Amino acid sequence: VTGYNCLMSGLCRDGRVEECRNLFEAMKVNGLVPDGYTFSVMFDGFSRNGDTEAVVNLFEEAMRNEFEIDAYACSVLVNVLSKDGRVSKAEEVVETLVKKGLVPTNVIYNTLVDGYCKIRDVDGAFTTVKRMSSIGLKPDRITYNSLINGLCKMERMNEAEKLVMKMHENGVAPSADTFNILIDGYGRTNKLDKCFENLKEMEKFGLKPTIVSYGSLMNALCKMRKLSEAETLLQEMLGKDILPNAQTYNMLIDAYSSSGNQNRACELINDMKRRGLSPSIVTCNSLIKGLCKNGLPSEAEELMHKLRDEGFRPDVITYNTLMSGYYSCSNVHKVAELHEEMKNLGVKSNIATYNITMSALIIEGRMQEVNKLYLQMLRENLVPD
RNA sequence: CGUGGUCCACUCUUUC
Repeated sequence: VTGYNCLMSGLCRDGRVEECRNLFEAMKVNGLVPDGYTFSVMFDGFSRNGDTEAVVNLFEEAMRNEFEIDAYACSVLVNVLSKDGRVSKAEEVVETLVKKGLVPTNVIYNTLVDGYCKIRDVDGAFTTVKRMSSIGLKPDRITYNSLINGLCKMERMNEAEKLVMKMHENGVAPSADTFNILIDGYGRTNKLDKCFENLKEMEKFGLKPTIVSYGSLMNALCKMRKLSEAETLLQEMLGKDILPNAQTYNMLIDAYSSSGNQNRACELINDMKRRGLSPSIVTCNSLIKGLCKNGLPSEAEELMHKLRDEGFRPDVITYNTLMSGYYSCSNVHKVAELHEEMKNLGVKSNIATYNITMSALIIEGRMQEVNKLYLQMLRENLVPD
């Protein structure tokens, strides 16, 4: 079993999910019983392959055959379901396993708490914390970080601060992540002074600011279009041993491009290349967004073609950005065309894609097609918002 | 004796 597990782990890591599945079948044929390790590897591999349905099916198969899912595999399963937004399915799974004698762990509860936070269900998250306490598990640093992050993302900073206090009272030490979460939260609420305050505060706890601390700050400055401050911060990072990464550059490139300064955006792309960092599809999408925001969707589309020839793969965000660019220029006909194009290229639509496309079709009066699209969206298990 | 699990920063969002 160990041999199979190791092989399967390697295959999944390589994205070779089909071969992994074949090995799984082979091990059963050879009379071997897959264990928790086997399932954890497959749950994670299938999920990374974007196939959450396969994960659910595998779990059901495990239940039918009385294969054991241990706490470790359960936590992996809960994580992949939660990351897909299917927290209630995750709860169902835990309930089933508990009935079979599984003792839930901190990791399982933390994963659920984070799952609730990510779907903005803070009440669900707190209820889960109560449940874990009731069976004698104490909220740890990760539990608190998830909750604080959930509150910060909803811009409920006062409640987040209260939790930080409570964390302190309960003797749970903050981590660098805790401060990074707060810096990000204050950045999103435009409280730059609080960002810098927390940057200092983390040093008092003997924690060094990380690339994420600076990244959160950079993001705040860029979103507020405080571009000269952002440039200064970039220089400061270069002067410290916190080297900017591609993501850091992407924030600056996005800000410059969206505010119409394509030149500076391109200069920054050259800078990042000189530093050995590669532009990604995110970088490209920022440039495309900038052109769209400045009323130049056809230039943006041209750029997309050029980038595609250079080997970048346009994704759902590229297309949504372009379509929304055309939509704001009232070129609704192009929206439907691009939706066709992305389908033909195998780029999977998301809820935003359908919303934009349906809006465009409605303006064009193509109501039957709207209906068809709506049904198709439901068939793809997308939930209308 | 085995490579498996939970928390932090970047791009898209109809209604305008």
